[in-house]
Formats: sequence, C-alpha cells, structure tokens
Amino acid sequence: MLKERTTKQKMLILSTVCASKAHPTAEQVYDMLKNEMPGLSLGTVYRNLNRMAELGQIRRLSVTNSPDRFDGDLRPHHHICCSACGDFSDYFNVSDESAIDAQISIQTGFEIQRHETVFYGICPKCRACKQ
Amino acid sequence: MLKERTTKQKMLILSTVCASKAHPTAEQVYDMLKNEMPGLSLGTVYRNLNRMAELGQIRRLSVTNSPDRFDGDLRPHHHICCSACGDFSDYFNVSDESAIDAQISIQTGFEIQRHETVFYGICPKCRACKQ
DNA sequence: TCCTTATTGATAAATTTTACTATTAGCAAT
DNA sequence: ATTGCTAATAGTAAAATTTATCAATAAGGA
Repeated sequence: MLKERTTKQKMLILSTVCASKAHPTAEQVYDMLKNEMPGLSLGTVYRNLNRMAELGQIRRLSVTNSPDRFDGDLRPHHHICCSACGDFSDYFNVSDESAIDAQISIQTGFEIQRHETVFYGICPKCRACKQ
Repeated sequence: MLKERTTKQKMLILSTVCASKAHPTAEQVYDMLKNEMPGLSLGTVYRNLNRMAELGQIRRLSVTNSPDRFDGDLRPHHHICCSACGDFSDYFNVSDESAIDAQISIQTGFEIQRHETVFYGICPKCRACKQ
C-alpha cells in the first residue's frame, strides 16, 4: 500500500538542503554529497529536489542569472541577491505574508499556494569595491 | 562618440515586448517577429532582451518551470502563475513597494535595485476542472 | 525469504541560453 | 553623398541546465 519509499539518497539530500543556509543549486547539493555517497547520480538529486519541492518539504527558488536554488527553511522569508557577486541571503522581518495570499485569492479567484520574492541589488561588500 | 546604436531589430523587439501583455519568453518574441523580419536571429532577441533588462527598459522575470519572461510594463506590480496551465497574469493593487526596498536597504546594507514577486497557485479555470 | 514495484545510476536527449565570427549596417566626419 | 570606424547582426556552435529513458537495484509488505 505504501508508495513513497525511504531511501538513503532521499534522506541525505533532504538533510543536506535543510542543514545548509547557502540555498544550494541541484549541482551544489550533488557536490556536497558525492564524497559521502560516491555512486550518487545527479539525476537522482534533481528528481528528489523537484519532488520535495512539490510536496512542500523544501522551497524551490527561481533566480535570474542562476540555476534554480533550494531552501530547506520553510519559515516565511524573502531573499536578496547581489547582482555583482551572486551572494544570496535571507531577509526575515516579514510581516503577515499569508494575508497577502488570502487577499489575492479573493481578488483574482486563484487558489494561491505560495509566493516567492527576490530582491536584487548590490551587497555591502561589492558597494565597498566602488564602481 | 555614440556607442549604443538604434537598429530595426532593437526597435521591433522593444515595441513587441511593450505592446504585449502576455509576458513573452525570448522565443515567443522571436516567433512574433520572424514574419515581419524573416532574417531575424534568435540570438539577437536574447542579446537585446538581456541588454534592455539591464538598462531597465523592460523587466526580466524568472519563473519556476518556465523559461525567463519579459515584461514591458514598468509600473510596480506582481505576477501570478498557474501551476496547472501555466497562465501568467498581472496583479496590481500594490501599495508602497518602494518603501520595502528602502527598508531592506537600511537593514541589510544592500543597494536594492528592484524586486520581483511571483505568486503560484491554481487559476479559476483550472480549479473549475476539478481535481 | 519472496514478490512487487518504486527508485536508482547511467546515459542520452531536450531545453534554454550564451559564445563565436564573418558580414552588415548605423552614424559621425569628411 | 562618400568614407571609415566599429557596434550589431545572422548563422552557427557550444555551453549550461534540466528532464527522460531504461535496465538493474533495493524498500518494505506479505
């Protein structure tokens, strides 16, 4: 009767994403794990990250000029990306995000599942480097 | 002394994106133009859309499960994407978006240039199709 | 332990985007 | 108009990212 099986690969991938604060790409997750599990396949990483995002276990982030990133932190928060160096940070201090979803649902008829916000700018370090 | 040249290709690409409310991908812009300008190259479309986005003439939208989209409407607004059919709509009713950028800039030291928000959900039409 | 089948590893292929280069064409100066 | 400089283009190849395919493996219920 059980459909979803627990595998060593799934457990490692999920724990890696949840332990990281770097919002890794699929390839970065793969790189972090291939020492610990030499036979691991990149396709397995992609397949599982996608499924976990669909199941709501992790968040999938689509970012300009970057492969998709994954975030194991499910608390409501935003992200800030430096256009110069690619630094990708969290921004908390978020107030009442679910209210926005509810408001938009009422106004548009969409059943809103989630939303993602990315701020783009220049990080303090790159600002210091002038130009 | 002039660097940026005005070409027929640039004018057509920009006017196409600005005239469309469909948030077209690069390939869709190319398809819309290849009748009018048979020799047009897809690479030219990509190159110019990227440059125009960098110059702030248009917005570049990174969306999960979709190639990047482009938006000629520079007024502050959000976007809603249907996870089922891919429908991609505008959402206006946005209050005080620049204040958020300013607040985050103060708190993080980033020089915020812009932000993009995409809401994901199920559109009214797909909700009606049950399941 | 056996059986069913979800999952994996390996690879190929699809998709999306960028890079390269000879040629074309915008435009400033003649 | 004509010339000269070079940004921009068309055409193509290639890079980068992601998904599909499939035989072999292994999870877990009977």
